[in-house]
Formats: sequence, C-alpha cells, structure tokens
Amino acid sequence: MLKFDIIKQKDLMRVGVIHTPHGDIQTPAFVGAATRASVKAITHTQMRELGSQAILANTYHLILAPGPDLIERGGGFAEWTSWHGPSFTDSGGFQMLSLTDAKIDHDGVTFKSHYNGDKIRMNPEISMQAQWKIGADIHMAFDQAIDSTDKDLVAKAMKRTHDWLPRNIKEHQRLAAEAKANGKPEQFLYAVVQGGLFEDLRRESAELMATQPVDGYGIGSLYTTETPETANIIKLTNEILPNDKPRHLLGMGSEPRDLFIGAMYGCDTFDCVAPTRQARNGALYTPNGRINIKNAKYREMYAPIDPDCDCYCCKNYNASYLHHLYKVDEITGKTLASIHNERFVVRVVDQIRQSILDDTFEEYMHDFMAKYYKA
RNA sequence: GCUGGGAUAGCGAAGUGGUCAAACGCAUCAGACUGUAAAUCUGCCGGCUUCGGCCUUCGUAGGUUCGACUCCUACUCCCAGCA
Repeated sequence: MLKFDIIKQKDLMRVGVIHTPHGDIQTPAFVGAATRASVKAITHTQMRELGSQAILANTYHLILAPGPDLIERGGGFAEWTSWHGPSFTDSGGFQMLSLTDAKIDHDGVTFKSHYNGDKIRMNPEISMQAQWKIGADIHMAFDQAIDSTDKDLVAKAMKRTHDWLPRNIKEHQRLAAEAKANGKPEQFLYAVVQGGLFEDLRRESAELMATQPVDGYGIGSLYTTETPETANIIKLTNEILPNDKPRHLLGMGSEPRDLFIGAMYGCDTFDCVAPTRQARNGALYTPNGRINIKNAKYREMYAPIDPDCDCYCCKNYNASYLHHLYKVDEITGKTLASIHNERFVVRVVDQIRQSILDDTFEEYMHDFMAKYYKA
C-alpha cells in the first residue's frame, strides 16, 4: 500500500505526505505535466530548482514513442529520464477525449497514431502493463474521460470506467506480485472517479471507488471551476472517498482558483498542462492576474514580469527582454516563461499547504483571489 | 541612350473593364489555451461608424468609358539586357 500520512486536517482540506519509492511528496502539491516524459521547455534540473516535487507522464504518448519496452530496458522512468523524484503516469484514458481518432468499445480503445497512422490498441490490461514497464511510482487506472453535459453519455462513460476498474486492479495486482518476486520497486494504482457534473453519478462512482483495493484516487473529467457545479462535485466526491488515501485532481489548474478550490475540498495533488502551454503562448501568471508578454506595452518595461517573484526568470530577466524573445521567437523565451508559470503554480500550492498549517488558508485564498481576479 | 519588364494596403504578392477596401502569406494589434497531436488556434488588420453601412485608395497627371487597379497618353522611379 502507498503510504500517505495526514499531518493536519480541517474539514476536507488537509496537509499530508505521500511516500513514494522515489521520495516524498508534501501535499497539497502541484505535479508538472510531462506528457512525453518532459515538462515542455524545462529541464529536470530547472524543475527541481523551481520546487516541483513530482511529474506526470502519459502512457499513450509513451506507447507511441519510444515504447514502454525501451523505457524498461533503459532502467525505467526515473533512470531513463533522470527524473529521480516521484512520478505519475496517466493511463491514456484522457486521449479518448482529446484525440478525435479514438474508437471506443466495451473492451477498450483503438487509437490511430498521429505519427504514422498505426492502430494503437489500449485497454485496462495494456495500460497497466505499459505503466508498469514505464515504471512511474503512481499509475492511473484506465478510464474513459468525457466532457459532456449529456447525462446518458456521461453515465455510459462512467459505466465503462466502472466495468474496466476490476480489470485494471487485477492486472495491476498480477504485475505487482511479479515485480515483488523479481525484487523490483513497488508501483501504485489510483482508481479514477467519473460521473461528469451530475451529483448522483459522481456519488455512485465515488461510492464504488471507495470500496476498491487501490492506493488512491484520481478525480477525472472535471475541467474548470468556471463551471459553478465543479466545486460542489469535488466536495461531494471527496466526502465519499476514504479520507486516508491521497486524491489527485486530474488536469485541473488552468486557473489558480481551481487549485484553491481543489485543496479546500480535499484534493492532495494536481496536474495541468496550462502553466507550460500558456507560457509557450505568451500568457504569464502574476499575482495581479494573467498577462500577455507579447503585448506592445511590455516592449520597454525594464522591470521583471513580477518583481516579487522568486523564479529564475524574474530574478534575472526583465519584461522587455522576454517580450523581445517572444517577438523574434527565440526558444529561450519559452523556457523562461515556462519556468515562471510552473514556479507560480507550484508556489501557490506550496503556500496553500503552508496556510493550512498556519490556519490562514481562508485569508490567503481571499487575498490571492482579490488581487488575481480583481477585474 | 535604346529595348524589354515593372510600380497594388507596413512588407511580399494576386487581381487585367463592373461581383475590389482589394485574394493569399508575413508583420502589426489583441484574444484564447483542461489528465498536451498545442513553440498552437482565433479575431483584427485604409479612414469613419449608431457595425447597417458611409468615405478615400491600387506610382503621378490627364484621357477613353455608363463604369478603370484593369484600356490610352505623358511624366517619375525601379529592374534586366544592349550600347
């Protein structure tokens, strides 16, 4: 079993430590999205320096290239990538939603590779086997992600996820026993709750998940707290899930508000591609809201983007220079901005953690929100 | 000097008598961004606008025509070849 200590708790909100074979994760924590085993534009060293505790890679993408067998032969995820800290893999379930070429059936999914058109078959067993070969510490069960307000469709995706869960668990347990026999490090499994934005479906899903022999939970198919029901769905889900296991809010964090709400309602880890993607596209987070570094007003701003930011970018470079790097499309600009955004969200979540310990969460959230969302 | 080619919005470049404020690309200006097919996508991009339109443009000056960026004349400038 994955060891998870809760250090302090208030209602659903808690501070804890997830103990993985590759180190501890102090929670709540923001996990960097490293889909193809790289946090885009940022080196592992830079990730460590900006305070990232863990990264999350994607099974589907690593099946496409370079293949789980190669990574296994290369010594597994930590050894092969040189990211020696805690790691997660997502199952590939999200790609059923994000890729239009996915054909879903009762057993699994057939994807068409965007590299060469090859058919890529995935199902719970294949995902589990691939994740064990890749060798991240924490795996996600193969589920069906969906983004719909059509209750029938959402219920169908949930049902499918539920049907697949025992297969995920069985295969995971088989591989775990095999690994143990071979003296290999432990790897852990999170089940993923579905049910969209429907209270009854979420409840049904969470109640089922709660009884399963898994190490923790992913909460899937939620996207933004701009949808008002989302906060309530997170809350009611975590009220049902067992308190003593960690919960990962899958893919949410394109707005800092998402992180506050997630933590407030009992989520322990987060991942989102937004900080790095938005950075590459010129949108940078500051305490006073998001800015676009490409805007003409930064042409001659000789101060850092955020003078109070402790990131490598803000400590060393001014906005005018960064603006220039974007206007001429120099890749270093994207690296600097990605470091800044990633540091921003990592720090926000770290401060959420500290504020929970200090009993100042509400004030911190209030102050942050007032500044960030003042407009 | 001669011969030929050419001058279109910030740049490049379509358009060869009406459907042209003028394709397309770039640049500009702005917006978006979910468990990443995203260093991507969208909008704007002559002036004014109550967003329905109105006005001024296609080197310059004339002309032909109901009508010209498109045809004619002259001029200016550019390019290539020849002297």
